[in-house]
Amino acid sequence: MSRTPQHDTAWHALARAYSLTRGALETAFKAESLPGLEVFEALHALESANQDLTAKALEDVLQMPQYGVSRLLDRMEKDGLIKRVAHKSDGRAKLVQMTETGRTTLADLARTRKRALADFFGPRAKPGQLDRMVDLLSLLDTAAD
Amino acid sequence: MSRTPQHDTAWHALARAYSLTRGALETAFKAESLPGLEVFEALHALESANQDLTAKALEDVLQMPQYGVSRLLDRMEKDGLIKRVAHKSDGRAKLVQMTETGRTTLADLARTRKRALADFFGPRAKPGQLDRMVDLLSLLDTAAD
DNA sequence: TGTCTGAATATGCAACTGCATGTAGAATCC
DNA sequence: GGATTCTACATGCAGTTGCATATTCAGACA
Repeated sequence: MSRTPQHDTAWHALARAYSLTRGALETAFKAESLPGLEVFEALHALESANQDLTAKALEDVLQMPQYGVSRLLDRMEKDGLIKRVAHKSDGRAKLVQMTETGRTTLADLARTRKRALADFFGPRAKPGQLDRMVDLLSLLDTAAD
Repeated sequence: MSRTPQHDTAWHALARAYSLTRGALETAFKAESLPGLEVFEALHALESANQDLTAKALEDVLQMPQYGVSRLLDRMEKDGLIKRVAHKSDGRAKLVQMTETGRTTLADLARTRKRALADFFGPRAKPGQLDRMVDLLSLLDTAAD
C-alpha cells in the first residue's frame, strides 16, 4: 500500500545490522561475566588518552549525555574500575582515573570484544566488503558537502 | 598501540550511523509530540497484517522480548492506540486491535517518519549508494552460506 | 571585592528495561 | 478425565535512562 522503499529499506537494514552486531557483543561480554559495552568504551577512552580525563572530556568522546556519563562513572567507581580525584586547577571538575582493576578489566573486555567481532563479521563479510560498508556508512556522518 | 582496524572500524561506523539515524527519527517524532519508534513499528505491523494480531505474533514481527511487547501494549492501550480483546478460540491469547486514534496516530507517525528519513538520507547519500549499503548490511543478517 | 553569568557535575523523579517468576488456559498422554 | 507439561501473557523488583533542576566553583566585570 505505502510507497517508501529506498529510505525505509535503508533504515531497516541499518537497524537490524546494528542490533545483531551489538547483540553479539553484549552476549559475548555477558558470557564471561564482564561489564557492558559502555564500560569498555569509557575504559578504552581513558587508556587512549594516556592521561586522566574529566567527565566533560569523556562526555565529548563517548557522545553521551552529561548525566549518562555521571552515572556510568558512579557504577564504574562502585565496581572499583575507576576513581574520581580532585582536579588541581578547577574545583568543579573531577579527574577520572583508571584503577589497576580497571586495567585488567579493560584487557579482558578488549580481548573478548575483538574475538566477538571477528566471530561475527568474519563469516559474514569479506574485508573488502567491510571497507566498502564503512565508506558508505560514513556518508551519514555529516551533511552533504 | 592496538592492532584491530577492520572489524573495529566496521562496528564503530555501524554504531555511529545507527545512532545518528535513530536520533534524527526520534527528534522528528518528539518535535511533533508523537510517540516513539516502537509505537510506530507496532502500529505499522498491525496495519500491514490486515488483521488483529496476538501479542505473540507481534513479538515475532517486532523481534522484541515478550515482556517488552506486553508493556509496550500497556502504554499503547493507556494512550488509546489499541485495545486488547479476548481471543475467540484461545483463552490465553489476547488480540491486539488498532483503534481509530491508533489509525490517525499511525498516519501522523508514517508521514513524519518518511519526511525525517528523506531529510536525513537525502542530502547524505545517493540512491545507488543506499542500495549498495543495504546489500552490504544484509550480509550480516545470516551466517555465511 | 561583591555580583552576575556560565561551566562541571550531581540528583530527584518518573518512565522504561531485563530478569525471573506467576497465572491462566491449552495440549498431551495415560 | 486427571495429572503433567507447555504456551500466552502479566508483573514484582532492581537497575537504567531522560528530563529537569540543584550545587558548586570559575571567570568576567562594575
